[in-house]
Amino acid sequence: MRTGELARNAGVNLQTIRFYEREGLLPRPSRTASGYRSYQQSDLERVRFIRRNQQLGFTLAEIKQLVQLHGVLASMGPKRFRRRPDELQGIIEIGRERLVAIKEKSRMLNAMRRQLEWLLRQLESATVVTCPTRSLEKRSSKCPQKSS
Amino acid sequence: MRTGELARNAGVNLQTIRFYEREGLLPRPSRTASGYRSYQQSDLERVRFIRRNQQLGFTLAEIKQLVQLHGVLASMGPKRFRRRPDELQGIIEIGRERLVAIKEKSRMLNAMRRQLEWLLRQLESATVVTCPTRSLEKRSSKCPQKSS
DNA sequence: TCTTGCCCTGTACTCAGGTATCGGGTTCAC
DNA sequence: GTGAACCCGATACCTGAGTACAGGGCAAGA
Repeated sequence: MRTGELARNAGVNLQTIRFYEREGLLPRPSRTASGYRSYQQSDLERVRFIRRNQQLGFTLAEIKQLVQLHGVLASMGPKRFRRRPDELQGIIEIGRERLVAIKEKSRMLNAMRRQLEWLLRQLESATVVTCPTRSLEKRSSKCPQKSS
Repeated sequence: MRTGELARNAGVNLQTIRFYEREGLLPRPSRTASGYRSYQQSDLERVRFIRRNQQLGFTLAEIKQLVQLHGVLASMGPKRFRRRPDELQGIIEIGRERLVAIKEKSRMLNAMRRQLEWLLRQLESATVVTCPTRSLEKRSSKCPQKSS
């Protein structure tokens, strides 16, 4: 897959792909003889991963760490590449902190959802109450239009 | 409460408060005789609301709509301020869309949490496997330090 | 072979969301 | 009645995250 195709598949701008590469969020891909970037399926997944994380309010710097976290496991692979245990501990620590952040976001999101649901119920019932036609069935949230 | 105090309580920069006012995210507050802004508790809550939403990846434009959504209900208050039902319908529509967005974020967040938890389990067990000391109890995720 | 549509690097620009600074007025504890 | 700590509006600046453009190279069908 070349840059344009990757960008299209991931729903981002072509420049964004190159930007992510410069920023170290995407690995430098292999190149064709003429210098064109050549991407794998895993790169597409990574771009999508990045975007999902952004939508949840993580910065690119945080996402980069997360991506590295995933990379560590891959690099240990079946060969059990040996790392200094304290280095690994640091990496694990980052992961744990990120997990805490995720749980916190989850909590906030749930609170917001409940609040918004309550608000919508209020507004929907208000629509019924203030509806210009006198009397409507109780559970109808739809108000007949005045004209047209 | 004056600007500086509000900013401190909300954990944001003083300029940010003024910026939010300019952007219509905070209402223009009442002023003291000498022109100082005077804020209520509800303003503090609103600033916190804004920040929480930002941390979840909503833009200020989106948050502004949400804030207006809340404002509508308050403006109808106990007096049942009459609004054109189609206007209200539009507002409700925005709320519903936001709710869908929240649910989607929730879904993504849960998926990410599961993935990260799995990853951490892998790394923790890897720590044990590659630990320099030969034999450790199976479920220990703590690796004795080399020195110091 | 030429034209159309890709791709390359490098540099410059944009936009959201703040932050800082300037020159001045206010408050209040001492 | 003065100095420290605060506030005002206006304006300029900064950072993160892209996005566009210029000037040129490759690929492939007509």
